[in-house]
Amino acid sequence: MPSESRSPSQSSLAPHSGFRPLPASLFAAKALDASPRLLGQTLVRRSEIGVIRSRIIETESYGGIEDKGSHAYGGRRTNRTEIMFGAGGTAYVYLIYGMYHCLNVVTGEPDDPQAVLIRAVEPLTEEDERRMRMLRKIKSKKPADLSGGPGKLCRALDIDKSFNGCRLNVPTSSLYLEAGDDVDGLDIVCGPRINIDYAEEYAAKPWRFFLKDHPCVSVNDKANPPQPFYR
DNA sequence: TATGCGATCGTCT
DNA sequence: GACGATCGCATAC
Repeated sequence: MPSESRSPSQSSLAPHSGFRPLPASLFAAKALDASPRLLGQTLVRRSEIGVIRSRIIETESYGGIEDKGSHAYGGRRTNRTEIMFGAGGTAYVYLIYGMYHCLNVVTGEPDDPQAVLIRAVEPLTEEDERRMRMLRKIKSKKPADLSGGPGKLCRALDIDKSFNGCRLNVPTSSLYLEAGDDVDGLDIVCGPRINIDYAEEYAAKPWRFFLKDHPCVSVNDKANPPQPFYR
């Protein structure tokens, strides 16, 4: 029986077979470049209740020490922000308002703090949705209530601070990224980032990116209708 | 459907 | 000691 003669470890590798990595250039790029490119890509969470795959719907760019909206503004290098100063490809996870976690993809070169906040995802399949619902513990069936929002998606995927520093570019991690279906550039819109009023002239920069008219988008900012974005 | 507000704690000053 | 890269509930219309 040829199939039985394979290494026992083969079975544990099965979930990774067919892994489609994102290009290294995406992780090495500036956050402003990586943000729209992350839309449509697949976020994979290998959780205790099973593998959950989701599609990235909305992102925000936080780039460089000059960005007054960034935790690393002015080169602030603390225990919390340290991971952003490393090479791209890792996760930056922090606690906000004392009760919610936010997931960022660190990008760029070492010593240049670049991060992309993941603001919304959608489950890829009904089974993925069932697992996310189990973790969220909500009654609402509105897609945006499940995982449309940085705190919501972290609950739906059981992501907490223990994922800070997690390598997102390798399929052996319990949280990683892989290539999804291509997104038409014409479906991408942009607008100002959410809840960073303190960022002065940086508050109005159109550095939030999302898929046009998608039901999982976290906030509909009526004062700032989405603008087209062309690659 | 829209708006207002309280929860809750790690992080930095 | 102050303040969030938020969310969910209550209230109003």
